This record gives sequence, C-alpha cells and structure tokens, in this order.
Amino acid sequence: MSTNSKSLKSTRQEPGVSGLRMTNQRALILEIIRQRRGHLDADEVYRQARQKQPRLSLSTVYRNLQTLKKLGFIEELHFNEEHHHYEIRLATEHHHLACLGCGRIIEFQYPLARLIKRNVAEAKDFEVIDTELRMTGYCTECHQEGK
Amino acid sequence: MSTNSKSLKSTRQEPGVSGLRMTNQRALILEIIRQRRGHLDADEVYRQARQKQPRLSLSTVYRNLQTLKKLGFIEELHFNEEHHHYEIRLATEHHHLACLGCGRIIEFQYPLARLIKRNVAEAKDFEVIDTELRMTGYCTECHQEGK
DNA sequence: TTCTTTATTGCTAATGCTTCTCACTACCGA
DNA sequence: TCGGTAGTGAGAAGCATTAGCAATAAAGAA
Ligand SMILES: [Mn+2]
Ligand SMILES: [Mn+2]
Ligand SMILES: [Zn+2]
Ligand SMILES: [Zn+2]
Repeated sequence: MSTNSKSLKSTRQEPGVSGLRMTNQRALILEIIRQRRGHLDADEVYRQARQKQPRLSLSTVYRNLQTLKKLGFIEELHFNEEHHHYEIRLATEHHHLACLGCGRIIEFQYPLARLIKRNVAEAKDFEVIDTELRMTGYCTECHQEGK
Repeated sequence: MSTNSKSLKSTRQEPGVSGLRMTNQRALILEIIRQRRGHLDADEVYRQARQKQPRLSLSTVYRNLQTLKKLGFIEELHFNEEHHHYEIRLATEHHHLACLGCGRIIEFQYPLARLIKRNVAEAKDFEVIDTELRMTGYCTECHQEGK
C-alpha cells in the first residue's frame, strides 16, 4: 500500500457508507488535483494521470471528476471557455479574476458566501451549497494595450 | 422598415465605425433576448427566431450571440450545465441562485462589482469588464426533501 | 484467506454544443 | 448604381462529455 493511496484513503469521508470504493484511479486523480495548484481541465488531469497509470481511460477521469465533485472534494470552475476546470476544495473561500488578454487566472480571497448568505439567501430561503464568482477583464500586464 | 428594426438600429452603438451591419437576423435575435425575461440558450433563441424568420440558421444564432456579447448588449451565463445561456445586459447588476432540485434560476441584486473592485481589483490592478456570481443550492420548495 | 457482490474500469460509439467552411447575399458608403 | 465586404445558410467538422457493456477489482462476509 503506497503512501499516496494511504493518505487518500484516510481523507475519504464515509468509507463504505454510500457504497463508494477507493480505486487506484480515483486516488490518483484526486492526488493530482490536490498537488497541482492550478486549475486543471479534464484533459490535463488525464495526461498527468497517464504518466503513472498508462492504461487509465479518459472516461474514468470524467466519471471521477463528477464523483469527487459530488463528494465535495473538488470544485468545478466555469471560465469563459466551453470546457471546465477543476481545483481542490479548501477551507478558505476564494474567487477568480480571469484575464481576457493572457488567459491568466488570478485568485483572491473574499468572504462572499457569508455576506450573500446573510443578505440575500436567507431572505429568499435558499440553501447555498456552492458559490462561484468570476470577474473577467484585463490584468496589469494586459490592460496597457487597451481593449 | 419595421418598428422593431428601427428601435434596434437606434440602440446600436457606433453605427458603422467597426464595420458591423445591422441585419434582420441580428436585430431579431437581439429583440428576442431583450423581450424574454428568462435566460435563454442558443437553441431557445433559435426556435423563437424561426417563428419570424423560418430560414434563419443555427449558425447565425451562434455567430450573433458572440457578436452581441462582444458589443456588450448581452451577457453569457455559465450555470452548471455544459451549454450557455444569454440575457440582456441591463444597467442594474444582478446575480443568480441556481436550484439543484428544480433547476429554477432566482435573481437577486447586489452591488458586488463595486465592492470587489474597491477591495480587490484595485489592489491587484485588474481592470474588470464583467462579473458573474452564481450560487448553487436548493430553493425553498426543494430543500425540504434534503439533498 | 477465499468467496461474493457489485461499484468501477477501459473501450468504443454516441451525443450535444459550438465553430468552421464556403458559395451566395445583401448592406452601405461612395 | 456599384463595389467592397460583412453576414448568411447549409452542412461538415471539432471538442468536450456521456452512455453502453463486458471485464475487473474493491470491500465486506464467511
Ligand atoms: Mn482557484
Ligand atoms: Mn438574470
Ligand atoms: Zn493578462
Ligand atoms: Zn428548486
């Protein structure tokens, strides 16, 4: 039993309650998203994962991204593209600034969820599970050359 | 010249500066998004539009959605689906609560952009063009039956 | 350990949404 | 009225994601 899968297994919630199993593929995918600090898309996860498990299939990546998302381990990000990105879900809430010029993603922390929950969700009796804020525009290096 | 296309033309910014033309198709698509208060996707716009212009093609819808977005007339929304929705861009900023149960989209107003610009974007020297906030969860009628 | 059950995988094909290509139109300024 | 060119329609192509299914392999029971 490798150190990796061990640490992953111990992280898992509800070991067998929901009938889920911790496969090597699932552990690897989660580990990759946990270690890389970027915002990976399915294909990037796939390519990384195949370096360790060459027989892994892309379907398995997609399936596990869905599963890990539902379990709350990872978050799915919707930038201005037609495919999605994924990142590990951490304790501290953060959001994104997406540059239209260079494509860079800048992160920032702001306790938005709490704020909106108090001011809006509560009034509308809406139970918030997830929050996503993204601002699009131009970063320092890109807003010289205008729009 | 119909009343519709007239009002659209007068709304248009920079009449011919950028080389853009106001075609019937473009006017119709914008008009549909302007009138419906929902969050239409490309196919819904297409179906609506074909009632008035049966020969309109889906390509034209997609092309014009992109154009109208770039011109700032409409906004592209990214819910938790893999296709996009569009709505007219109004003066007052608003955001969305998306229910995982019934799919309903609840709108609310909150001066987020101003807030974040002052507190974050300014510090990071990021020029904000667009803001999108979406919270996912369960609406009143759906959070009875738990998750 | 061995056995059983069934969640999960790897392939492949299929789907869904969006973009591209290209010949043909039609808008608009001169 | 004319010419240059943005825009259109139709279909094909491109990607991202999902579905179907026989074969594996977790995880709990014995
Ligand atoms: Mn992030
Ligand atoms: Mn809206
Ligand atoms: Zn940039
Ligand atoms: Zn609901």
